[in-house]
Amino acid sequence: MFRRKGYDTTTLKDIGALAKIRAPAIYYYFSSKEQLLEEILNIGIARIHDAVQEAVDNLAAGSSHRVRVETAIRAHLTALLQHSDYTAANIINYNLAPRAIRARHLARRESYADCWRDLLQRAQDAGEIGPSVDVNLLRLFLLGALFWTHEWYGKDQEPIEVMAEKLSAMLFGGIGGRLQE
Amino acid sequence: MFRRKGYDTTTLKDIGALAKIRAPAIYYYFSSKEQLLEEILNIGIARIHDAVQEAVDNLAAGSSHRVRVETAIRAHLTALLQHSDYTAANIINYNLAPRAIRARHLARRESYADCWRDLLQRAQDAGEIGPSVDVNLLRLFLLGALFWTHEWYGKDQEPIEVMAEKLSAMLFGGIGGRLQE
DNA sequence: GAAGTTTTCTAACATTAGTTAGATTTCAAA
DNA sequence: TTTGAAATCTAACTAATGTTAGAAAACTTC
Repeated sequence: MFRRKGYDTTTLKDIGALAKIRAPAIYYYFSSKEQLLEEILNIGIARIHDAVQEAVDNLAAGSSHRVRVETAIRAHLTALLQHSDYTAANIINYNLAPRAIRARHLARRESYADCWRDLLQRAQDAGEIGPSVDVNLLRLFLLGALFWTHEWYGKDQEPIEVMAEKLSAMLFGGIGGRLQE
Repeated sequence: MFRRKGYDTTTLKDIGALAKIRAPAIYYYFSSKEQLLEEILNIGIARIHDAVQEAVDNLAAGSSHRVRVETAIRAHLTALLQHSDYTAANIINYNLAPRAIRARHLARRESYADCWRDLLQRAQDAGEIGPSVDVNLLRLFLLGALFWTHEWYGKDQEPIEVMAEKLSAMLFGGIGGRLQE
């Protein structure tokens, strides 16, 4: 519900209705509506972080860095678009969350960012990403492109594997055509 | 205020305080709080659309398509990050806006998307973007990367011109290093 | 300065939400 | 069956919000 209607518009009565209890019964499990939000934000990051981490860890030891990056992209998109309402809820509600919650949550976002920092830095150190590339900026733009998919991806779109492969190809190979240089 | 605190959290009293009037006086100018939101969403898109359109139109007639794309990127980032609280407010509040407002607003978003569709398609037709590139997907990912900057861009970051140039270079040239193929 | 319009104000309403208190039910164990 | 804990309920409170009605002030124009 936080994903569809947002935190403020969703009432405890609504949530209770979905859980087949009355609003006050929620307080048996959560101490406040804000705590509910915080836990959902946390689950949202955890889902996507775990999915990406696991997918990369499960690769064969000798896999190229390009394959590792493409795998991470695919895992991120799959977790966000197919498996986790929590992650989408996180994206939509984070900016409007109370300052205190946002502050506490930031560490978890940073930890996920580290995951990508590591991935891209190793790829550059190994020479699979050019030395002139600003990997920090690359990471910010890439993650932006990935997170933003929740704004436009619909059930009628291409399969996620195809999208991941195309994005990876555009990035590593470049989009420039014959007239490029 | 819609940008910082979001639509629901911002009260008409708050807005009035900023405008040095009491809440009911707002109704002399707007018929409801929702209309206020709708107008702000519209301004947000208009600002960024106009900025990009104008920047591209002002280029010399013979400019390469790569330059045109880079110019559009720079204009988008400048409008979003430096000139328009409205655009940032749009991004943050769009998903939580009432369905009716979102529906009406969609046409304007599509119109901005057309602007980019055109830009990229011409570049591909001219051969400056490779024939194998899915320009539709490219546009979606690229605009995602651009819009998402509002999540992380801070005053202490690199100048926008540099960011635009680096992104354009990564896209057209690719990030692949020596070991790539 | 009077008349009329524009703008803002005060007062109040209706509704609603998150939350608390305390009673009641449900359920498992002895 | 009894007992005690776990889970949910009803009732009520408090506070706040968008909105309306109508009076007052501010400003413009003749």
